[in-house]
Amino acid sequence: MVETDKKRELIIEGAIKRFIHYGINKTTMNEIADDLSVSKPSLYYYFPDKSSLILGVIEKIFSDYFELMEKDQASKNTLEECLAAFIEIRHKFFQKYYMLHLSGGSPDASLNSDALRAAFLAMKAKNEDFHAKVLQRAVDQGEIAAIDTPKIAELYLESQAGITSLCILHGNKELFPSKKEMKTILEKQHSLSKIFIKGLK
Amino acid sequence: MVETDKKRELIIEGAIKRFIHYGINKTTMNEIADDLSVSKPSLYYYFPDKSSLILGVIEKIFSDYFELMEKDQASKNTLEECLAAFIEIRHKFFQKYYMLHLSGGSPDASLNSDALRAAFLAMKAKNEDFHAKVLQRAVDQGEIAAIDTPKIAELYLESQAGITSLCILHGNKELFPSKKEMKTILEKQHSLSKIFIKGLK
DNA sequence: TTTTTGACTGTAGAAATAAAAAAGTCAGAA
DNA sequence: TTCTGACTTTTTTATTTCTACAGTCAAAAA
Repeated sequence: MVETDKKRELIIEGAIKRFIHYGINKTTMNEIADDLSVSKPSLYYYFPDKSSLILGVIEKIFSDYFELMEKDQASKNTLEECLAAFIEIRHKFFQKYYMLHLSGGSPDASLNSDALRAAFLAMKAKNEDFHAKVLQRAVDQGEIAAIDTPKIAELYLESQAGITSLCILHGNKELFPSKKEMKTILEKQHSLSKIFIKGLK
Repeated sequence: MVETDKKRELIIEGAIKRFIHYGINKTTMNEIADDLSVSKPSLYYYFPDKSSLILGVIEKIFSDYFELMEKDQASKNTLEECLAAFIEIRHKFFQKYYMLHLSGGSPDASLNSDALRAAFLAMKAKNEDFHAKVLQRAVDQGEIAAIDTPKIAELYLESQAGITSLCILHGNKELFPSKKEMKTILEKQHSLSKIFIKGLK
């Protein structure tokens, strides 16, 4: 059974490689299988369908994301430092996994099954919880005023995601945002974050 | 010539009525003509093409918008009051002209000509200038700290538009957002605006 | 028994084509 | 100068065809 998990991990990693370059919908199960030098039915032995594989991919990516967030959080003292670091992490993941359209705050069309949408929303909720906890700590330490942390965390993340969403919508209709646009998004997110935090004091 | 302008106004108003209900692309020049009990070539006598008519519509709507903004601004004392009033005005226009997809911060696909996109961007710039002036006044009166007002105005408006953008993207895929979604957007925009202003002090 | 495969099927989406509708024009009337 | 019926051209939409992909299965390999 531990061998099975290993194989599953290998398949997920192979899938991610394809997904990153060509997106979920433009990647076929055959291509993933060929990359790993196995047959398609082998894939279906480990994952009942493509959605399950995508689910595995999403879980892996967000698991990495939250791991990094937890780690980074420990090394930061002020709320501002902490949230600035988080912006950088999100930016890194946004760039790396852009083709999967996991950002944007809402489930993408490429996540076509209910299970996938549910998983995505669960990750979003977990992210909000995480940020709420960070905010709560800042409240407890008297860094910011007492607030409804879950609500403010949601608002904060939405304001951040909104910046991204608008820049992508607005920008060139290429399938990938330009380096300059990416930089602009990052700068705006940092600016907005600073003002936001100051507004909580 | 003043008669001509009168006719143009009438046509624009007729077009707006259709656009509000069915959107720009689902409204034909024939329908607009029939509503006004004139022939299609009459329309083309006053507007060389559909884009010109749409341009007239956009100019009319934004002219109304800025007029209302100017008027409301005069009656408000604090920056917070002022921006709160602006949110209400934008919300009103957003609801009324939702089918035209004029919000969202970036030119919609229904604005298909370069001239239209340019006009839209000009209106966006004017809106930013307007907000920058309001911010500058608050700076001059010592209400908020000294800032790069054009830049902060852009960031402020983008944070506000981002909320809308995300809610629409996220929400039910109906062609019109629900009453509840509209309310949520409004509340979030007010919350974010308050925090934002406080962060500028 | 667990894992893997070649060869297969039904379906969903792309590409091509046909049909409909709408934008835009023009000669001429009011 | 303003307006119109009748027309042409372009764009959009609906329909069909075709292809490529997701998913299956009986059987072989480990």
